[in-house]
Amino acid sequence: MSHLKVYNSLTRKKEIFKSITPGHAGMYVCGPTVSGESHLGHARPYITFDVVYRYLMHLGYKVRYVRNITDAGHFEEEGREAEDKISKKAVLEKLEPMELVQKYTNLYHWAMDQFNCLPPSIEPTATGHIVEQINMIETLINAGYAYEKKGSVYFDVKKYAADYDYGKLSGRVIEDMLETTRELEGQEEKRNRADFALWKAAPAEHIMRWKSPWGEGFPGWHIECSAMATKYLGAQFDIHGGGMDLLFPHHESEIAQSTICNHIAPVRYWIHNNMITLNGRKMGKSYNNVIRLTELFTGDHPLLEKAYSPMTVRFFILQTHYRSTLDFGNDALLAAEKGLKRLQEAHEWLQKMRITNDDGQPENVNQELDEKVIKLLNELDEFINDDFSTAKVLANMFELVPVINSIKDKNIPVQSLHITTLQMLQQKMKVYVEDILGLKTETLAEGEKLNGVLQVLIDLRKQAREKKDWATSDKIRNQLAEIGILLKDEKNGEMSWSIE
RNA sequence: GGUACCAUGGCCGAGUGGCUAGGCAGAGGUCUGCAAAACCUCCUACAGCAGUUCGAAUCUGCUUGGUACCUCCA
Repeated sequence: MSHLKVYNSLTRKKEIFKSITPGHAGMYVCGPTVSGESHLGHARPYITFDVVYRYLMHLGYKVRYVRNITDAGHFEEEGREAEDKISKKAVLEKLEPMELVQKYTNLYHWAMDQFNCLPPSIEPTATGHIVEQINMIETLINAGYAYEKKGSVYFDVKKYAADYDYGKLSGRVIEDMLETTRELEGQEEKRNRADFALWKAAPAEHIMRWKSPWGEGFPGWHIECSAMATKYLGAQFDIHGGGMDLLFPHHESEIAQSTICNHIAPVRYWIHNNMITLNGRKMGKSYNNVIRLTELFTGDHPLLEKAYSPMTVRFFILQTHYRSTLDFGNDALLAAEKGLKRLQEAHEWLQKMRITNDDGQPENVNQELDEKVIKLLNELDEFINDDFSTAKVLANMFELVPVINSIKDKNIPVQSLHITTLQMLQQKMKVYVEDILGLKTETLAEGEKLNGVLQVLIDLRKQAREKKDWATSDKIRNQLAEIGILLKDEKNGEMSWSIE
């Protein structure tokens, strides 16, 4: 059994994963800012780390998976500033931050559910941890690494960099950063341009505000993750995940804050997923090229030729290594959709297959095929252990699909494989497809009733065919095809169906 | 400007020195009342130039093109 190796952004190397507490693993992943709808780009980290979570559990770790919800800060809904406190509008006309947060949190949870992402163990909110954040900021001030200015508090990067390595995660050189001539807001309060806010004084019109030792304000962006990760995972924990775009300044700053407060580097393994691009361009608000998940699932977007199901998107994402950029396109999604369908149909049949003792007559075994199947199955462990190479796992599965389908169609006698190999095939495919990759059958939900209805039509069609009444037979098949249900005649006279 | 990264067949993508991933599309075939599905076969690519090597998509250098981060960002 090979060991799990993960690429650590901190060391830029693949390292063998070893948890701090044997048998347990702590993982923190940066969650969404719930001031808007999630888009395709957001789907990637959640699906990536869902597989990480699932795989760690599969390995037997008791995992605490913490994923925050950022619901504090400068709040606005697209085109609608949340700064109406001094206006004369009625309460109900005003934008209520909590309402916004609730709306997008619900939508986000819905999307995660669609993707079959397991809920995290703890999903803390920034607003629920203001006290922890203030405490942490006070510790930073007392330690001499933060200073207050006009009701705001900033982290003193220059001082930190003198004692520690600021930039070790992102490969940044502190001297360069101190000299940057970029014009940014609020710079005049900072001692150095590289300093970042821990606490921001709230202007009068700002709705989100809390009392603090420095006056009314709201927490800076980076402090929430440090505070919540420390609270739920401890001073040092195993894995911290997020998008590559968070490497700097967000994660770099997290390291700095936590290192001062807890006297230890907070994270053992930093894991970052790459971006989803659209025509080679990062999908993001600032580029105005986002496809929202609701648009993706309904097909209601100028760039979409059709709707793509959540599982298609999940499969699409898993077909690429998480550290590569992934370019979105209709052709690519369409290819994913068809591939997934083929995989799932073979998988479903395999799981329904009854393996009996008669199947394993050693003299009939095709040794070469048997060995090939075993090799392909064993490689699944090897590949997933190699920094979660889901693309290779899927590639091997697609090599197994023809074997499965050939057994199904009796092109290959079931006796060609040892009974133990068949059992291994069935069991491993189940574990990988369902438990680790989290690919679920989408038709299963309304499946039962629909299945009943289809059975009636299949019976009718069988009868028609027995009478060589091709007109009726074709009518049933063609009309079902029009609404997107495909009937397939099997070799043994049976019929199966699938939804297009 | 600084710092990284990337460039693979029609499309999406694995891949890190020899053993031609995989998916989708395309071509041919098997099966079939027809169709679909399935199965079999074919399509052998690595931006350009130079170098290292017995041998490079894979290492080195240069060139070109692109991207990301440095500001909210998954």
